[in-house]
Amino acid sequence: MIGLLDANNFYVSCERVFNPDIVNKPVVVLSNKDGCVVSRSNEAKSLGIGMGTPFFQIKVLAEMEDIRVYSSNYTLYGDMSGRICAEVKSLIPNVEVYSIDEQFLDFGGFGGHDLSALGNEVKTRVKKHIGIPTCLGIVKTKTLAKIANHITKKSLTHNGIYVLEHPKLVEAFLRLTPVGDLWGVGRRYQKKLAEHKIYTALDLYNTPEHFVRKQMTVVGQRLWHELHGRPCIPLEQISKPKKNICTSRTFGQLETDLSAIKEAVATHAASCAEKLRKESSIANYLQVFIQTNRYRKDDPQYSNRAANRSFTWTLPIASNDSRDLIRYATQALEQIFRSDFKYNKCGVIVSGLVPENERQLNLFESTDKQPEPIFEQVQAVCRPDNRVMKAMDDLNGRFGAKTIKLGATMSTQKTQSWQLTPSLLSPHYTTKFTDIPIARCS
DNA sequence: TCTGGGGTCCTAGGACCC
DNA sequence: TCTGGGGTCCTAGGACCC
Repeated sequence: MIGLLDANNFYVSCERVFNPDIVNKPVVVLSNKDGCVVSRSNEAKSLGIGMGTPFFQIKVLAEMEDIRVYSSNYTLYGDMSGRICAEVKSLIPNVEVYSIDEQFLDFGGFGGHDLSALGNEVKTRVKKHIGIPTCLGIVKTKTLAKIANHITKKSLTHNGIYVLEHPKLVEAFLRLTPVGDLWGVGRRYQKKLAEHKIYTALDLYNTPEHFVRKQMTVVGQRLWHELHGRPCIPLEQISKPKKNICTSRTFGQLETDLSAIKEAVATHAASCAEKLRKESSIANYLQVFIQTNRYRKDDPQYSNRAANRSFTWTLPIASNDSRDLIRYATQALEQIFRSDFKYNKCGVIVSGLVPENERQLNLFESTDKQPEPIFEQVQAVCRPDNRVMKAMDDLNGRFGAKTIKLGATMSTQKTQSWQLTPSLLSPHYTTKFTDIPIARCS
């Protein structure tokens, strides 16, 4: 049996742990740049606020209903997520961390136990020790666990936990689940399936396998088997290394100035490099993208990706050195940049990731510390020792993020406008180097 | 007139997830 | 005025190899 443990309204719940005043009040947490609603308390949901609603559309409502509004504080949520995980593992050792607020729990090997009681213990401990309410569904497959969890969330009985063992009960749950709510069925498939009169999970369950395969490829076929209680999606306890890493942001305001965008791109490139080093990976390819605001229909639109100017830069030698990535990213930017557009977002993507210790050397690479001038350019990208980067990471780890930055990412008065400061941010309660002294002591 | 049989790699596009 | 930021997997088709 597999369980899905899912935190209720996770970001909101995190804010509530440190701010009991907002329990039982409508609360929302916003995306970056305070753009959209990404987490809602039940009270906020009752007011009709949908997931992803642009905040400006509900600003008046928020004032009228005294909704408590927060900028997203990923440092806090990430740390809380880690604590939940540790707590769960103290009871159920085999766990797959699926997302910041979801974990799959392996109940195999607990045959003699009352799974309902065990599951309740997990939930109770997480609530008591971390302060976060959760729901848990326990069934034969991951897909069914998702369903059970979902229904548990909506149900007021059963204390937020369902153990589905009897096939009749599974069937009843399938009947209650719209096919579009299934894990792996998005808007497109939902529409397509509706054309064939498949509306609920049970309808899909009763559809012939070959039809599902034809319409939804092997992915759908796996889903179909999972609904029948045959596991096709294994529990992955060890997270696989990432294949792509992306850092992107919308600007604080529309941007036309190349030097400001260059600084943003350099900052994102440095961030990608940092993420790479954290993963102990190096990247072979690099892409940069810039785009205008697609919501401003009257403005001329440009996106280098849409315009088929999506350059994939091949690095001479795979790297995770911020200096290399910044150099190539800013060069790429100059190729795709067009003046006379008002840009609102840019980003850097690195791909072709391989483990740091499996670097493919370049035929022309010199390991000589004093290279011939002719090799200077190559030498610049193949620093055999990454001591500067390591020192930078160490200092930033010890004294707080961005203690040391590269010059290309430093703002001048002229260029700082692309950045933004979220206005409604809560403190980093549980981690070091926060803006409030009390946490600094911890 | 007739034109094999087996592969790999890469990319774009489509679908999905949180 | 204001509309987020990350990821994954699968398939088809093109280009190439022997």
